[in-house]
Amino acid sequence: MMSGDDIRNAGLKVTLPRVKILGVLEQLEHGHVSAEDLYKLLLDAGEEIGLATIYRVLTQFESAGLVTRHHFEGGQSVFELDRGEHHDHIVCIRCGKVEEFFDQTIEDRQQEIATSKGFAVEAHALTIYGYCKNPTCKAP
Amino acid sequence: MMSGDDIRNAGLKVTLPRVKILGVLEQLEHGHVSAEDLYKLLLDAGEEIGLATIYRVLTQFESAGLVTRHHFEGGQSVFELDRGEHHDHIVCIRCGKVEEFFDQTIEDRQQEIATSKGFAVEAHALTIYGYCKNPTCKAP
DNA sequence: GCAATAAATGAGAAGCTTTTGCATTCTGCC
DNA sequence: GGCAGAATGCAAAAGCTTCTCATTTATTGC
Ligand SMILES: [Mn+2]
Ligand SMILES: [Mn+2]
Ligand SMILES: [Zn+2]
Ligand SMILES: [Zn+2]
Repeated sequence: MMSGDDIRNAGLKVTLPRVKILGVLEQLEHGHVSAEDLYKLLLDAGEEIGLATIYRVLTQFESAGLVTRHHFEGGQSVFELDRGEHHDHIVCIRCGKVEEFFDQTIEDRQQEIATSKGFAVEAHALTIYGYCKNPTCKAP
Repeated sequence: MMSGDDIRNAGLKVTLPRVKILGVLEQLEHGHVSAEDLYKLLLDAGEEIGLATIYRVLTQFESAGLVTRHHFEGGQSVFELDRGEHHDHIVCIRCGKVEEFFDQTIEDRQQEIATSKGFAVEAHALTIYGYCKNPTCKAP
C-alpha cells in the first residue's frame, strides 16, 4: 500500500495530483496504463489534473523507483506501479491484454550472454507479442 | 547480395531511391540505422532523397521482409537489413554500440511461457542495455 | 495559525519523430 | 516515344511528450 510517505521519501512534496495518480495506479486491475489512460481515469474520478502534470509526475515517480515505464509497440509509453518484483510481458496484439511473467532461465542466460560480450547489464526489455487465448483473438 | 530483383519481387517499382537505400543498408558496417541516419548517409553519398521517402521506403521494405525495424529506447526507430537470421540485441547505453546475439534457450523458454499462458507467439523483442567493454564506457 | 519561500501545477506553446496530401516526376509497358 | 499509374519531394499535419511561465500550493518557521 503506497502512501504520501512514499512520495515524501522520494523527495517530492505531497500534492493532491501526486496522491491521486499514485492512488489510481494502485487500484488498477490492469496495472499497465498510458499517460493518456491515466488522464482519463482521473477525469472519470472527477480529478482534473493536466496531462503535462501526469507526464511530469510519472517521470518523477519513475526516477524515484515508484513506477516503471515500458515501451511496447504502438507509440505510447506504458506505466505501472513498481511493486519491486521484476518481470517481463506478453501482449496480445489483438485485444491489447498484457500478462506478466518472470523466468529465471531467461534472466540467467541474458546475464551470461552480456558477460560473454563484455557488457555490464543495466536493464533489459523483453516483450512477447502474440494472440491470447480469448476466442475473439484467435490467430488469423 | 540484394538487388533490384528483391525490390521487384516485393511488388515495388525499381526506383533510384529504393536502390540507393538498399545499397546503403547493405554496405553498413554498423547494420543498425535510424531513418535520419540513412538520410544523412545518403546525403554524404550525394543522393538527395527526401526523409519522407526514406520513411515510406523503409516501411515498404519492412512489409516485404527486406528490412527489420526495432524500437530501442531513445525515440527513433532503428532499421537493419533482414538477412533472414533472427537475433536479439545488446546495446551500450554510453556509446550506443549494438551487438547481436541468438540464444536457443531463451527462444525456447519464450515459446513455453507463451504456450503455458495460451498465447500464440507472433513476435518478440528482447534488448539488453548495459555498458560495453570499451574503457570509456565503464559503468559509473 | 500565518507569512514567507520554494516547489508544483495547468494551459498552451514547442519539440521530435513519423505520416500524409498533393503537385510533379519517374517506371514499366505498349 | 508515349501513357497510365506509381513514386517522389516538399510542406503541412499528426501523435506523443516536454517545456515555459504565470499562478497556485505545500512546507517551514514564527
Ligand atoms: Mn508489468
Ligand atoms: Mn540486428
Ligand atoms: Zn487478446
Ligand atoms: Zn559503449
